[in-house]
Amino acid sequence: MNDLTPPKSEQELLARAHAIAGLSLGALAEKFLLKVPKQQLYAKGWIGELLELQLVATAGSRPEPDFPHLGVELKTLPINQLGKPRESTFVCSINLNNSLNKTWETSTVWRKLRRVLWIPIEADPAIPLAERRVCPPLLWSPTAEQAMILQADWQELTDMICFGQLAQITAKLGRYLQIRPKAAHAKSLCWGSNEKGEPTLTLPRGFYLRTSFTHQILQQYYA
DNA sequence: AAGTGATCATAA
DNA sequence: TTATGATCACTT
Repeated sequence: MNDLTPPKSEQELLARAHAIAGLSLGALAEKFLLKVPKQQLYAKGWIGELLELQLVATAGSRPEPDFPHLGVELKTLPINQLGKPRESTFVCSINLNNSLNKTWETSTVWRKLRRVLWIPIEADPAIPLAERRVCPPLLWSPTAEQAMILQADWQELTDMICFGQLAQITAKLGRYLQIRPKAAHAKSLCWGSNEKGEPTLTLPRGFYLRTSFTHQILQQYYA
C-alpha cells in the first residue's frame, strides 16, 4: 500500500518514485482502479496524471510546481528504447498580456525548472501502453551553465512578447526553451498585443523544453 | 527522422 | 478562458 499524503521531503518523494521503478503502467493503474486507455490520442496526459496520483502531487492546475511545499515539479518523460526522449516537454502556459515586469527569478518557467523530478517512461510504440514500464527517477536541478542558457532563452522570448513581436515567434527560436502553440485547436484565441501595443487575439502559447535538452539531462545522470 | 505547429482531455 | 497533463501529425 502506498502513502496517501503528500511527500514531506525531497528524500521521501524520491524514495516513493524509486519504489515504483520497474512497474508497468497497467499495474500502476490497477492500484487506482483505473482502466488503461486503448489509445493515447484521447488520453494524452494520462500517464502524467497517473504519476501525480501515485506520488500525491497537490498543485492541481495552478501555475505552481506540483509539490509546492517542496518546490519540486514532476515531469514524466517518454523515452524510446535507446533512452532518448520521444517528445518535447511542456513547461507552462504564457500570459501574453502582461508578461511585462516579470523577472527570470519570479517567472513560472524558473519556478518550475529549478527543481524537477523526472520520471522516464518507456514509450516505444511497439509496447502496448499497459506494458510500458516506469523507469528510475532523477531529481534534477539545472547546472549553472544550463540555468544561464535557459534564462537567456526566456529573456529573448519574453522580450519579443513584450515588444509585440508575437507574430515573429517561431519554435525555431531558443536553444533549450522554445515557444509553441498550446491550444485546443487552431481557432482558440487569447489576448496578446501587436507591434503597436494594441490588444490582439492570437493563439495561446506555451514554453517547451527541446528534446535535445532533456536528452542532455538524462545523459548527465546516466553517463 | 526531426522538428514545428496542431491537437486532445479535464478542472476551475 | 485559463490552467494543468501532454502527444499527435504534418512539413522539412
